[in-house]
Amino acid sequence: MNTYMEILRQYDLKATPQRLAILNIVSTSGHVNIDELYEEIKKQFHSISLATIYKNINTMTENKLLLEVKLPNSKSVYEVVKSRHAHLSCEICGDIQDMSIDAEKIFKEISNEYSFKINNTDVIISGICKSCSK
Amino acid sequence: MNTYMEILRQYDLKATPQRLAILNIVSTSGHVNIDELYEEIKKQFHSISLATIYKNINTMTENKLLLEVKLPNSKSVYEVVKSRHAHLSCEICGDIQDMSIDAEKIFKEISNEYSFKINNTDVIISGICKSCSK
DNA sequence: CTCTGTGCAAAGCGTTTGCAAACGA
DNA sequence: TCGTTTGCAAACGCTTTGCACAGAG
Repeated sequence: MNTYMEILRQYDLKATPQRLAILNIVSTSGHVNIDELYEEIKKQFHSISLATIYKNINTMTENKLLLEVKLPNSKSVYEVVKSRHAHLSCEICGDIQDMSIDAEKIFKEISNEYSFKINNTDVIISGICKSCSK
Repeated sequence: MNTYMEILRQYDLKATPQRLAILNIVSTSGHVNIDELYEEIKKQFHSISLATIYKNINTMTENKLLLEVKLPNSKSVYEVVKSRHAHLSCEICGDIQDMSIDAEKIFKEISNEYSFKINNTDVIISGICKSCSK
């Protein structure tokens, strides 16, 4: 398990306190949008600029260290890149849950049937989560 | 098969020429983004305003007559609402292809395993399409 | 020491809003 | 005729850019 410091350096990105904080917040919260991230990081860096957030989110996304998840009917959220998975998005509480995806079989079929070489999948399942349906 | 004129009226929306043109363009092109739609519709309505496009796209989307598809790494496209399907998005030519989705079994499993009531699914599969891989 | 990153302010761009005139039903 | 829609211009909000200074390596 590498530290974010080491990971950043592997990507030739300087390990600034701001970047480390962003990575920590994103990874502990799981999924976070720009505003939430800004509010959270301001607790540590009182004078951080939104521009800094944007610049870093962009460079880290381009380097595939972070992933943008475009949600229907709400703002994009970001997560640290991990193995392929789908998202369960609750329309009531807004919570987003990762879901292991076991669709390799289906994707293989698609590759064959449509002669389509799959590089990536975005799967968002919207509905009502366990606690909200009580 | 209802005409768009009739469909609009069913939703209590006036069947203006602009709206009919939008529906025709969206349905014949399959998937279209705002700019493409604007360029296309200007051929018929030289003085149409972008604001009109936005207002109509929004009201028709809210009425579930149109659907917004948020694509990774590019602008949203719109389509006329039809039965559930997934999208194959080519990273080279940008073409978007509909794909019948046979994942009801999987979705049932999700409902059970995660106690999640599914209302909607967004599935975008990115990669390289048949003609671009030649 | 050098080059990258930060913070600020301004610019940019896509989208929305307000309003008067035009139009559909 | 009445309420909705259009087109225009202005406003808005989110994101990006330019630049001087600070900081990482």
